[in-house]
Amino acid sequence: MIGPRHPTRPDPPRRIAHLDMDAFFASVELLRYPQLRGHPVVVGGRRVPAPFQGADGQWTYSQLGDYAGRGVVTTSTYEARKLGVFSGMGLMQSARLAPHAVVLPADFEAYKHYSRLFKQAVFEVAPVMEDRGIDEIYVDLTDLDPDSHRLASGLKRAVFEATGLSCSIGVSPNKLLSKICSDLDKPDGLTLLSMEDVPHRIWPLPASKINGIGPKATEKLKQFDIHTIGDLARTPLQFLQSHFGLQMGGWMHQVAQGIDDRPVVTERDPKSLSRETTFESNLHVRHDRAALTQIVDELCRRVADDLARKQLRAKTIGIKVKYADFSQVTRDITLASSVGDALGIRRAVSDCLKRVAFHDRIRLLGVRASGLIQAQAASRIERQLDFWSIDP
DNA sequence: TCTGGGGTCCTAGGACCC
DNA sequence: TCTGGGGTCCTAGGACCC
Repeated sequence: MIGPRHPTRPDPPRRIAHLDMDAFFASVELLRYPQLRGHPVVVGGRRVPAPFQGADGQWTYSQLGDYAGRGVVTTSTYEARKLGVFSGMGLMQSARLAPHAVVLPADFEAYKHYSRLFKQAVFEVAPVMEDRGIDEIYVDLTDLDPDSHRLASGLKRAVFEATGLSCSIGVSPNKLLSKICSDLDKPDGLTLLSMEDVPHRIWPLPASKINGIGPKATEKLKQFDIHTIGDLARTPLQFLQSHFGLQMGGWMHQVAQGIDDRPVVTERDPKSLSRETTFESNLHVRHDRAALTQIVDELCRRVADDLARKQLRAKTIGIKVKYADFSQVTRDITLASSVGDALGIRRAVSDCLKRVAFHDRIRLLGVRASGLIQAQAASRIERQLDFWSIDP
């Protein structure tokens, strides 16, 4: 929406919803294994065996306490969270906290399926929708039913009917506040918030609740005795800008007042696409040469497949290397003409690899494609260059 | 045997062109 | 010959998010 809709009257406040699926991956698994409802369950780990049903009809599940290997918790049920197990936590660490929790392998195809279902259900009611990943969206409700509570309840019902899953919704005048308030009443929450509510409902919350203030910024703010969003709101702009930079400081000052003008973006071109893998155990560049070569080839193939599926080509190819000590480097190269096939990607990757110093064992390798263009546009450009005999 | 995999955006320096 | 500035592209790293 550009400009006021009426030449003499200002726009009414927007009504933006943030919808977040509750413990999404774990909840999808519970649809499949309803007998696990009420038990602590975590999803994650690459080599977790799937549950199996014996001849007597009894199910056997992997227990977290039996897990050995690398990997993190992708999602945990609310029962597992009560035991201190949260997403991002190492599986070995969570096994100590909740040895009897059930651990299930992640099944991304199933999650993508349910993701499509819930987005479709919302889209049919509220089509101005922004994708924010597999389990959350923003929706602009401004032009719909003026009763926000009725509208949001309807969205929750539509999502449940389409998927059997619950979600939490926050509705406010902007994305920033809606994101914060969808989290205030989880799970199965519905929270409405106006600008007048900001001082008593938002300011008492920790600054880290703001989307964009992560661990580093939170730590730095604490050093200045800034803990809550209210503390941030009371901090002078100049102070924030002198310590966090013009851009970041200015942004912090704005969002602490609950101000956010970002529109709901319904379409976006992908910027990059990548595949990476963490090895079961760290590999040595010389001793494990054969294995590494195979892994690099495979990553290039997967990136090429992804590009082909999306009908894209890439001008820039890059690699990521993570060492045993978790430090990492990236190298990339921009090519004279775009690539899409595994061999072309592989050649660029070799160029990049030559520029990396392998002083330590490595734990991860990644291949990335960026500078993405439509495959059709790419071939058109290359035909033109060819016509003018320009060497790309 | 802590610490996955897929992304976006920002910053900063250097090359290069006008 | 010296002194500039601005703009864009490329590369590397880092913070952050889901």
